[in-house]
Amino acid sequence: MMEQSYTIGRLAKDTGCKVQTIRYYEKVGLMPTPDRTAGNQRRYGARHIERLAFIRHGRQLGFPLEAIRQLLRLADSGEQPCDSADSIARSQLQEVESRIARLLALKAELNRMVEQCAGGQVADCRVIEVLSDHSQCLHVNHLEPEEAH
Amino acid sequence: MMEQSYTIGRLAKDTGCKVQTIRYYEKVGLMPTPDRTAGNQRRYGARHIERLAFIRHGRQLGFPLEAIRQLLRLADSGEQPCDSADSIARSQLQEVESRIARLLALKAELNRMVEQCAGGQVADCRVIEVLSDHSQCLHVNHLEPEEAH
DNA sequence: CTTGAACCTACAGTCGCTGTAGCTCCTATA
DNA sequence: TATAGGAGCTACAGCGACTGTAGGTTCAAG
Repeated sequence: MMEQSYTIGRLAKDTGCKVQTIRYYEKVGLMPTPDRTAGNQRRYGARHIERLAFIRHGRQLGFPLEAIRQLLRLADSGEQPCDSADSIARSQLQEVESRIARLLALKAELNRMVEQCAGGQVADCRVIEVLSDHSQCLHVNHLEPEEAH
Repeated sequence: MMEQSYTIGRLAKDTGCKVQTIRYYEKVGLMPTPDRTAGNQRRYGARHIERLAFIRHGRQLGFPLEAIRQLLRLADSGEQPCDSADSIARSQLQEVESRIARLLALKAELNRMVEQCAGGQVADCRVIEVLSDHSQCLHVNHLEPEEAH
């Protein structure tokens, strides 16, 4: 009913989010469906900006979309206690802490590998050797099967 | 030509890798195609075990499959200097270090959020509030758009 | 010889986007 | 008012690294 004045491109620019990503969030039900112009283009208002900022901020904090969905539900129905939000955040914190622990072990291992590599022939390459023979490394549990990158 | 005596299931058990994953590695050209029985089942030998162990170890160290592919090429053609292997490992180390840095910033932010949440109504919930308003957090750059989990 | 666990292929789904193709719309300028 | 072109639209494929499923076949123990 108020001015729904932002195009999707404007919204994208304002929140540092790609246009396709906004449409994706709408498709998976994180963003409410906006008004459309006569020509079928989306027009957004202030609440959409807030909503998208919330989502992006949650993503930057590493929350999976499902957690963000729950947090949005909690934020919308402002009556329940915030214990739920707290426990979502706590479990995200735990996740982050365990990721850090694993990455630190990893870093130590990679350091060892790289420092021992004398730059000679592959026959003597520590990097290849360590990878070939797990017993040569300190058997920290590295990463659990996690996607790289 | 020697005893190709391991079934895919055995190989999986020995290396802590799922059967489908081994078939996947074969499909994407990381594992060499094994011999087959008359009934078309895969049979593996010692070199396959070594190869798979190399791949898994690389994955545990967080190397993407593409890096592992390069490392395997280097290991196979044992003549070239190991500078390449070294630089692959170094860039993986850098990647890991930057991930750690980002996660530490993240952890601080989540800690702040969680500690301030008094367990009251959503109206006062710090978790939701901080997510809603980026200016309330310390503007560390969090994570760059990274997939969660 | 029978049973059933393990194998086979092929393909869909996961997560969170990102990119592309092939259109239509909106708006600024001439 | 006509036109150009940037921005929007939908639908779908692709990424990485698997994982799961359906529907069938093979192997080895009893």
